[in-house]
Amino acid sequence: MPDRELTTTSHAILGLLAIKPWSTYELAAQMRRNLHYFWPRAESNLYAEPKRLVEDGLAKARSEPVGRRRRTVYSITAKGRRALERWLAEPAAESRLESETLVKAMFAPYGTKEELLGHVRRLLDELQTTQQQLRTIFSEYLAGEDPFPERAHINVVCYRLIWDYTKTATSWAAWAIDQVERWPDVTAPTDRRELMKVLEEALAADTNAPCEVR
Amino acid sequence: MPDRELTTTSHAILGLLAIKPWSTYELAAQMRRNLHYFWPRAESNLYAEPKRLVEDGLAKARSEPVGRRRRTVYSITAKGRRALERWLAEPAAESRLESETLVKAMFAPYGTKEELLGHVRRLLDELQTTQQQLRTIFSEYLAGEDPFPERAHINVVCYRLIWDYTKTATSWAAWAIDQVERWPDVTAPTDRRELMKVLEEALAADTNAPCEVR
DNA sequence: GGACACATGTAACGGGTTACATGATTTC
DNA sequence: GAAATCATGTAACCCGTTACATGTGTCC
Repeated sequence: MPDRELTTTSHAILGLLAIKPWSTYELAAQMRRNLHYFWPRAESNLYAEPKRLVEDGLAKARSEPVGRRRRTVYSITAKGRRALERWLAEPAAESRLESETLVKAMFAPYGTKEELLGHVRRLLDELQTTQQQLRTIFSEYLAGEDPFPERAHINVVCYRLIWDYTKTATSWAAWAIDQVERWPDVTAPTDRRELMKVLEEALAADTNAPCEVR
Repeated sequence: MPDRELTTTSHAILGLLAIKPWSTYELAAQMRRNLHYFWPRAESNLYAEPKRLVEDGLAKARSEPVGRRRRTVYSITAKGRRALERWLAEPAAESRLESETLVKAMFAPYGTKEELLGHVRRLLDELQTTQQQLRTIFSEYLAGEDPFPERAHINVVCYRLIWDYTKTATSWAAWAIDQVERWPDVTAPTDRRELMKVLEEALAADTNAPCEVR
């Protein structure tokens, strides 16, 4: 048991195992369903991580035959539950947003206007796909078909941030496309006064009141 | 010149070098000012990356003495500019949100209600700090003191997404705290009907109209 | 019986992280 | 002249990535 420092991903999986035992594939599917929206990781990672948990005595693996292959079902140990509880008591790392689209936007003057529009349009697409997935999940909840109703309160709170973020980003993308389309080209500064109005409006609307959703 | 695959971070730095030459420290400061909001990286990284760019012939380094130490000033090469332009033409990777706070929230039933509230409150703090930083930067723009006025149109568009996101997340955090405070404890499902109303409202407000800012 | 999605991994590399170190400059 | 902060890095580890490989049910 090397007892190395566990990562957030380790604890995320530990948390899922605390709910019930899962096979790796089920774990992957479950992460796609919710964790992926705020803790995105490549699926191959999910095959490595539980092994480390077993090494540390935080989970145990049971190997079941499926045809000529085997599959591994993991479950949490008492030590694992304690580790999870300790981790929950520690402060969380800062949240972060990573957007290569914005990085490319930042340097758009070295490319073309069409490229910039393409990047933002693709982001808009992505976001609409996410919205569609969320709508599907929400409908399940509304139909009372969610698999863990005793966790609904938590899940709804978490999903709401993702939903709000996605909507905000969608609105931004639509607005940004509209703006960029009006520029003669990417290097030209548009009317400075217009630009400043955007910042002024942001600052002006800067009460802590929630953004009104109609 | 090993000509390895460049990362987003490489290109981000290449982009900054396309604007003007910088010392590593200036690069770090500049990244803190904008890129950091949508491409957060540890600063130590910024000392390694330009060296790789030089190895690949995409940048060149000039070493200047400062007292008994030296500092390195980097500038872009013609090859570097071409690499940047090629990269701008490629589609961007998907954007991602990483929030350990939400991961901890997800497994809050294995901890205490106070812990959960603590996590969300800390997130709220973080977000308010970010808002304050952005307000400072916006004021600079409004006072006409931004260092690259020819880039204002790009910067304003990028900043707006960060601002909107920060505001949305702030509202969410305030709302979440309010919700959680009303729960008797983290394991208890509150009134299911109340929860479903949250989802219904989300779906109901789901036109593609932009979120109104008062 | 071929295609296709579902299911279950392994291998290898490298970017990013944290931790550490130390010189210059300003403040008091 | 001590402390704090600004400036400039180095070292080492390892998580996460991409790419690859192969088995299993099922649909037509």
